[in-house]
Amino acid sequence: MGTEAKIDRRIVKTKEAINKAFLELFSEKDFQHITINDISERANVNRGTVYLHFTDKYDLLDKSIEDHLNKLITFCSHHDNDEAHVSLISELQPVFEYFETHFLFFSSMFANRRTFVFRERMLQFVSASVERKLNDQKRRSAINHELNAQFMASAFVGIVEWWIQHDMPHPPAYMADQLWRLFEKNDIYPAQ
Amino acid sequence: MGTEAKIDRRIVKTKEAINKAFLELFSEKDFQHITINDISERANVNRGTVYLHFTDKYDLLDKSIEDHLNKLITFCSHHDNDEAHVSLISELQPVFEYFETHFLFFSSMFANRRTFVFRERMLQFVSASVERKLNDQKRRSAINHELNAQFMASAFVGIVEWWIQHDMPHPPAYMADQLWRLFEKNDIYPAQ
DNA sequence: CCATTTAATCAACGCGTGTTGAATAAGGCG
DNA sequence: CGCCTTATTCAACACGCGTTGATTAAATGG
Repeated sequence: MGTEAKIDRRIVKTKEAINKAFLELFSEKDFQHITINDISERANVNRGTVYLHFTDKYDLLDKSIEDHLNKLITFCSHHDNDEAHVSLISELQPVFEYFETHFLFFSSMFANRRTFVFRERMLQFVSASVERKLNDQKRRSAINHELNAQFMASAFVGIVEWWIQHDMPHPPAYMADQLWRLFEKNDIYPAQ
Repeated sequence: MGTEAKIDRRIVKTKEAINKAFLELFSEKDFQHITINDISERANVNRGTVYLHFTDKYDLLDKSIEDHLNKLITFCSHHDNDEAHVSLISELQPVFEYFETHFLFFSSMFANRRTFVFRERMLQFVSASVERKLNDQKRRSAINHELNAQFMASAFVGIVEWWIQHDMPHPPAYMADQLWRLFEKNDIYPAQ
């Protein structure tokens, strides 16, 4: 299936050099402090050339993310022989091992303090709230309370985020009801 | 409890002006395109003055977030009479209504496309995976599949994020086991 | 191999950033 | 009030950004 549209070798070479330089720098210093100058210098291309292929360093980051996530997805799919698409949740340990192996990349990825503050603060508040509730309820469980709280809080914040970003496709009452059921499933009951 | 340490009125006045100007601009245009010039101009202070109070516009954003989240938390606490700290999860509808009321702020907050790409791509992959699984399992439930998938996927990604950011406090096997239990609780079974 | 196409280079542009040091103005306090 | 402290202003700095237009160099395809 020749979908390769005969790309000029110069382009390939340049893009590769830029990506390589970027990834090197990314593992060396904070993304915030990487300049286009740094990248072009290390990649041995003109600064303007970078702008011929990427709109800015964020675009470069986006495309790098795309690459790495595709690798993760490929890994997950490969691991399960037949049903490629369900492997992520049917084989949890390999997934975590994958993260462990590529720790450097993923930790850099999650480390953008600046813009994550909002989620973090909200997450922190909700997870503390859930954990307190779990401890109060005192029903023994095989599940680590801290993990459970983090799990539920992430789910909660994720739902809110989804709801907002999709322009509130359901009314608050519906959302509350649904979320209620999900919480119940996980042994978290609003009333004491 | 006079914890007010006699702050110079000039400082208060300036900070207020800057914050007000920033919030106005924030609701008007993309954060990316707000310049310190815009802010200082609208706040009627010298550009340098902004730097006397905030390290950069991200710092300004952080502090603005802090304020707004405190308002949300206060709202949640206020709503429940006694046990202030559990209200977020015991009264879900008011919470969603709060988000609805302050939609503009929260949607701006969640709209930082650039840096959220990573989470989003991962979320997208996992939620699709979960939703497929839910549909396959065909056990009828009162819970919206799309919501349920989003819920579980956010929880999953949140756990991974937490694990990475805390330098992998548990081995992959433990994480897999715990997550396994949490998935089971929510009727998601790895094996078909 | 040579003509054509187009990628990469280079210099220069206006603009925003974050910082500095000296001058100015406003608040705090006896 | 009037001194003293300090927040604010102002001009200027080096630097990074993203863009532009002309020039050079390399790959492509007949």
